[in-house]
Amino acid sequence: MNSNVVISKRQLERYPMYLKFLIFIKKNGVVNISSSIIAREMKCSEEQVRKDFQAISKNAGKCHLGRNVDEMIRDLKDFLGYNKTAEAVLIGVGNLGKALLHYSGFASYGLKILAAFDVKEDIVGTNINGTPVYDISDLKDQIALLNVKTAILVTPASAAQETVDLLVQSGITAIWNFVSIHLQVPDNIIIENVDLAASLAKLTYQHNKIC
Amino acid sequence: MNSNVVISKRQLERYPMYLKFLIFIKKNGVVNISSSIIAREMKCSEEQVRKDFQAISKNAGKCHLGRNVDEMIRDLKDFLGYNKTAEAVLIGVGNLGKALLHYSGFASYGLKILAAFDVKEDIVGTNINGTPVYDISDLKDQIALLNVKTAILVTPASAAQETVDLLVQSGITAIWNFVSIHLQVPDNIIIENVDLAASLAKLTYQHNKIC
DNA sequence: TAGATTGTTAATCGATTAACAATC
DNA sequence: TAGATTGTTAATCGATTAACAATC
Repeated sequence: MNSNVVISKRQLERYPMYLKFLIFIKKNGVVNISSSIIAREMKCSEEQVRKDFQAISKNAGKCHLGRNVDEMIRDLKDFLGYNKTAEAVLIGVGNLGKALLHYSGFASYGLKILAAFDVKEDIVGTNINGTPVYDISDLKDQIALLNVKTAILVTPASAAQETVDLLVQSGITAIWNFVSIHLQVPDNIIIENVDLAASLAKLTYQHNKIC
Repeated sequence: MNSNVVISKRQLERYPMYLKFLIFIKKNGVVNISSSIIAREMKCSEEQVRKDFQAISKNAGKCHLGRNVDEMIRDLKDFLGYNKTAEAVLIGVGNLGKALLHYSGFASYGLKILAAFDVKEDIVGTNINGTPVYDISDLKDQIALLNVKTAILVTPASAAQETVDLLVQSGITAIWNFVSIHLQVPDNIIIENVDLAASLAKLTYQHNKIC
């Protein structure tokens, strides 16, 4: 892995796609694979595939052979941090919050949700899929206690901004935001928005072009 | 709106962000706004803001004034199709599927889920937030009956590929995919992946850079 | 060997930003 | 008017693709 190479956001979006494809192809018994085949299957250029893997791979590809699928999977998982645990808290145990707490994929991404928070009395004190649910008033103390820096924001829109403010005060530095409103966040806080509206817009726009 | 302008995917991703920001700023009583202020708040360039709105706006901006917030919101909603209903079916009424059926945001995006499908006997025949749940064996007939072209895929990973095949056979031409595996789809089918792994990778990569 | 495949360097393409005239 | 803001045209930047030598 060449750690002084800069990885662009577009590249970052591609790595999980490569990983999915390689897991798929490995199931089919493929041991080595060339960039040209990956490119054809994933509808991109082979030069891009080669450059993307050069940036994160421990070994060079082999002429005539391509790369080893297992090594590629290992390098992708290492780069994406799936082999070390990232800890987070989750705020807002509504329908989506519950679904995320039950989502088994996070474990394979190395993401562990240590605690969840809500205001609803009937849910505080329960345990969802191994994660305890605390009252929002315990947020600051728990974040300090758990020494966690990442929060998953899944509150109702009406509570999102005040929750962000509270998270920032509590020492959270990275927010994975599932709430679909404009949020004001200090410059030193990383926020990544899961924007379903944007995803749907891309689907609809392309669909309307062909219909 | 200049309909022969090509809108790039990156632009499409920005429009919902503008909309959220404008809804936020409208709540604060702002009537007109300049591209420079939008750019500062949204951390992009003012030229980009102007070009993005030129591409979708019915009226030109006004010197000295900027643009009218209400008009921008209207034009964004028109462009994004929020004022006309897009119909879809949803496949897989697990935790995430249920959360999506309860998600109130879709209504504001003009998305209406007409029917849901699953294999689990205890859930087939029920009604979730107004949407009836049918057995997967009724999928083809219902899609024909409802004349729907878009499907939301939220099945377990193990059932995703066979479900895609079934959807394609049933005449679905657009798939909004929430399942995190590599799927094989004919070239004439539009598929848009909601890739939580990619989103999380972006958050983590940026966070690790500053920590 | 021949040919498939790599990695690197150069060229191209597309998107973003800069510059600036037009305008109210 | 002066100055703020627009829209357009040109320049820049970054990412992607093409070309090609190296290699097993």
